[in-house]
Amino acid sequence: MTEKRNRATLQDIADRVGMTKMTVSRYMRNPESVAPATRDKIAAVIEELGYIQNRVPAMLSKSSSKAIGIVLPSLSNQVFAHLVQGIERVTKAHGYDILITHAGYSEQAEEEKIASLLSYQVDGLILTETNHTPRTLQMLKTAAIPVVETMELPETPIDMAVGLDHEQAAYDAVQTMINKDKTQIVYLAARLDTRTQLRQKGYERAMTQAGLTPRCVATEEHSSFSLGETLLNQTLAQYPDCDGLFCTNDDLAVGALLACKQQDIEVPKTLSIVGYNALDIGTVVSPRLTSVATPRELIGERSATLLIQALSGETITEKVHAIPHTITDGGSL
Amino acid sequence: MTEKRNRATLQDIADRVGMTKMTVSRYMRNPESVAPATRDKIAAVIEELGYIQNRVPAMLSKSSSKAIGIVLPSLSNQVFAHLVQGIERVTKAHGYDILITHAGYSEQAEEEKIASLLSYQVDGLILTETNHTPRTLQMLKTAAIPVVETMELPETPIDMAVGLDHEQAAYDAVQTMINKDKTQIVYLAARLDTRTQLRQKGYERAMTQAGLTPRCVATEEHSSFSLGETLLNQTLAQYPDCDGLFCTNDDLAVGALLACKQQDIEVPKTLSIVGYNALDIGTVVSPRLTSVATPRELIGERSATLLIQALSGETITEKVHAIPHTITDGGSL
DNA sequence: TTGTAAGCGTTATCAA
DNA sequence: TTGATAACGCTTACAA
Repeated sequence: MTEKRNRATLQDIADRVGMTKMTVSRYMRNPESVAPATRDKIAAVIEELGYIQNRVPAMLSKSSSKAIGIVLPSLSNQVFAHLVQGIERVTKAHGYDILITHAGYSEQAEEEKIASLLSYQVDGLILTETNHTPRTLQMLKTAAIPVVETMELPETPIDMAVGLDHEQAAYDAVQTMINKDKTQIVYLAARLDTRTQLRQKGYERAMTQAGLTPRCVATEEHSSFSLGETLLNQTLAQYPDCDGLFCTNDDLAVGALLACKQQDIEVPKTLSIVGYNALDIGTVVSPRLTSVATPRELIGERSATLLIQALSGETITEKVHAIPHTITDGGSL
Repeated sequence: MTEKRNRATLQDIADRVGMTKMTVSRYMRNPESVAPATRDKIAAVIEELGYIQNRVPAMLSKSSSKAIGIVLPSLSNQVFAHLVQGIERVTKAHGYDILITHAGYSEQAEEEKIASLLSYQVDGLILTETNHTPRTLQMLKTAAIPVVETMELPETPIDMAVGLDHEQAAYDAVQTMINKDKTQIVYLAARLDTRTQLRQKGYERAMTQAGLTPRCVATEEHSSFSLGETLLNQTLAQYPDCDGLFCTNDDLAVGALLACKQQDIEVPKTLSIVGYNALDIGTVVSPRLTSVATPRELIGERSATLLIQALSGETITEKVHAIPHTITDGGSL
């Protein structure tokens, strides 16, 4: 038993009104353009049949869908939820829909998801990773639609980019720790994606520059609060003289901080902890978490604005936008 | 300067190979169906042109997109990330794509997002709310595609449903608290969506049944860890004799629990705290949070399985599936 | 104010 | 094994 799709078409409406579908089409886009009497009749039938707009024909004839595709690494990360909020505020105002997919930090998965979005004829793409497979690059070139790489600042952007200098942000954060006389700072890392690696570079640069030895405790597992606890314990075993933790995100930082409290390790006196992203959770732990604040909604807004400018045919002169970061004033440092 | 879309078509490939697009179309779907020599030539040209599949024509002629739409309330909630993981495991295995949108707990926004998904001809829908606008119901009826309402168990399902009995789960949780001799239990609620209200009902039933007085501290704000702290303080001011908190989710519960520690309120001795969803964060606080465990991935898998069965034309006899909950064994109770 | 015709890119169907 | 034709539902351009 196959589904039979009896979704009403403009023709169905036209038949009942006794007009052609062209008139109905006009009504749909601009009710003023048909005679008042016709208008009422059409409106009634639309209501009766529960007509749902069908964008597919327009996609076919104009190769455009009035939709923007977004590829996120993860759905469970507040960081990207904020990004999407920023994007949507702008796209909605310009009549664009968004289609969200997630690729779980895998270049291969990203390739598949992008192919899928392109096959739906999205008009533009916002990507959250800067490393792509050759085929992805090839597809994007062929598709010839505007693309914004976001969150990071890629060395060789595909098209446009809006993001943070994570390497510099990490450098600044670690520098601040060193200024507070911390010398045995360890970097906690998880899920070794690009941004984690950039932060590691910044960490290493700050340490080396200060004549200190960089030391990392890393795992390929996904970040989580409980992983923060695990990594803390690993650090204490491996580097008992550790006096500071720079964590690649707040999940690890909070996990570590809470574990310290349970083990009666004084924060920040014995051990300083600095996180990354400045999520809400950091404001309810004690002491409050010091963290790198990343303006994600702003990044989203800027990305969407750029994309829409490109879609409107504007010439974009500044293709790469760096967004500044700050460090929050918590008590964990 | 308008974009010119020069995306290659089957015709372009056919021209270079010296065949018709029909042959190329056959190759795309099943390379075995064309002669080996042709096969190689086509493959080479596809590579050269960077051909990207275009599903739009198929959507037009078959009114089907091989895609399933998912409407989430929020992107920042781990609960829904897990749900999507479950869904995707099943859909992927059956060659369906997923398109994700979010509607922020608003019926009006849900209506718009569903209209949008339907205009892309999704073959099925998974919804995470059970209250819908009349126009939403009308659209879904007209679209005549399978729909699964998930997370909750709606009283009058649109089509199919997979979810938890939140009222009963809350009842059970509060019952457990009462069994531990807690009598002044307060319910903490935020963002008064349907599930929050169902849990409140369960809470009230358990309290009333035990001859106790239900007392709620609620706000319409979004849940967050910091809101948990705020609501705790409000509760202590309003009900100083309070000896237990049943929280509508783990964010509030953890926020309250951490605030208790700062204020030297002993948990669970002075104040018991029970959360909802059993997220990872509850396992790193001390004491570990007691919470209602909700098998979200399983709900996702079941939902997707049902949907795909319906799409395959199978007759679904059991349209509503209740998924059991458990209560975790934390130390906060 | 309304109608006619053609076309978007693919696939189902029938034909060679 | 390959090709020709029509069809999907809408909009643009032109006509009445």
